Amino acid sequence: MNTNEGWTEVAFNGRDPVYLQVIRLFKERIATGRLQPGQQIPSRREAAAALKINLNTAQRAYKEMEEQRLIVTEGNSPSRITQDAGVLRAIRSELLGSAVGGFVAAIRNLDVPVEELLELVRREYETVRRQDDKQDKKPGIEQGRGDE
Amino acid sequence: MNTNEGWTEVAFNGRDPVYLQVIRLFKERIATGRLQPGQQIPSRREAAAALKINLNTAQRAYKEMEEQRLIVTEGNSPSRITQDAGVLRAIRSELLGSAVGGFVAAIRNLDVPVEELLELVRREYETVRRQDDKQDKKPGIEQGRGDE
DNA sequence: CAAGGTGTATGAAGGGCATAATACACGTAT
DNA sequence: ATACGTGTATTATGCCCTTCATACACCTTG
Repeated sequence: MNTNEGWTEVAFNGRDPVYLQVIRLFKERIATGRLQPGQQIPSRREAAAALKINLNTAQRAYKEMEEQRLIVTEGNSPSRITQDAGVLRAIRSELLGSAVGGFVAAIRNLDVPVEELLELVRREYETVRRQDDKQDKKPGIEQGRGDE
Repeated sequence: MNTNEGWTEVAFNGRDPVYLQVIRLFKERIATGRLQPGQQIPSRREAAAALKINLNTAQRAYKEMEEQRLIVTEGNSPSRITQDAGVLRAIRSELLGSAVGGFVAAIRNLDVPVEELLELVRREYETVRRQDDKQDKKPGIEQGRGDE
């Protein structure tokens, strides 16, 4: 019954398309080992319910994940995480690379001394990771979009 | 005639709303001193033409910049950069803070060792800034190329 | 005065995204 | 066989963003 591993308390930002955020969510789970190669993932309907999104949106995310070879589906049984080593290895570096690239692109025109920049990142990173540690304790059931 | 300081060859990403990217463009120009407090900025129509966007989109960006007190407009004369010290001071830290915050949020779930992370940022940052230097060499401004 | 440049406003059109509501074919467990 | 859960489509509605095309009031310049 409980294909739900930890899908509650997922927050979407109001700017990026939801289906892309779902894909990134899966990539993160895969990259960190929370989802293992060959492991079954929630059905489209389960995921839609758990993430509180529409079935069509979940389907769109899954469909694109299949095109990216992230997941595989045979027949009408639940989809599974790929076992393709190349794809798996690429995930983490892709997430990391696009994040770093986007960040640098965002501040490249600001003339920030590199050391100051790194210090800001370090401080924020450690702050956030401390918060994550606290969060891990409670079984929150909260969710919603971060619209402002 | 040449209210155009360097508005050509501005590239927009296909994800964020254009009017928001325009606002960020102005904020960067202000933060780095390329736009000075009190300085006149291009008219809506000029900006739209230079940035190759619609007048309405430019107007929307300008309108929101006025609500954010970034620019001021009196009567029907060209808008000018604010001289409000508080607003001016906030710009850089806002750009920097949101960039850092977004970046860390993007990689917070990846379990990346902080030193590795910082090294990636440093390398990418220096790479990109080297590219900027090359670009800065040519003072002549020819028409940029339309992307598509 | 007439012309041209301002800021400003409006309506129509289209694309992308998300949602809702069904619908169908396929398996499996009861 | 019935029921249920899969994956997969389809149609419609609505919102946001962008573009195109006008339009008006104001001021300055010729």
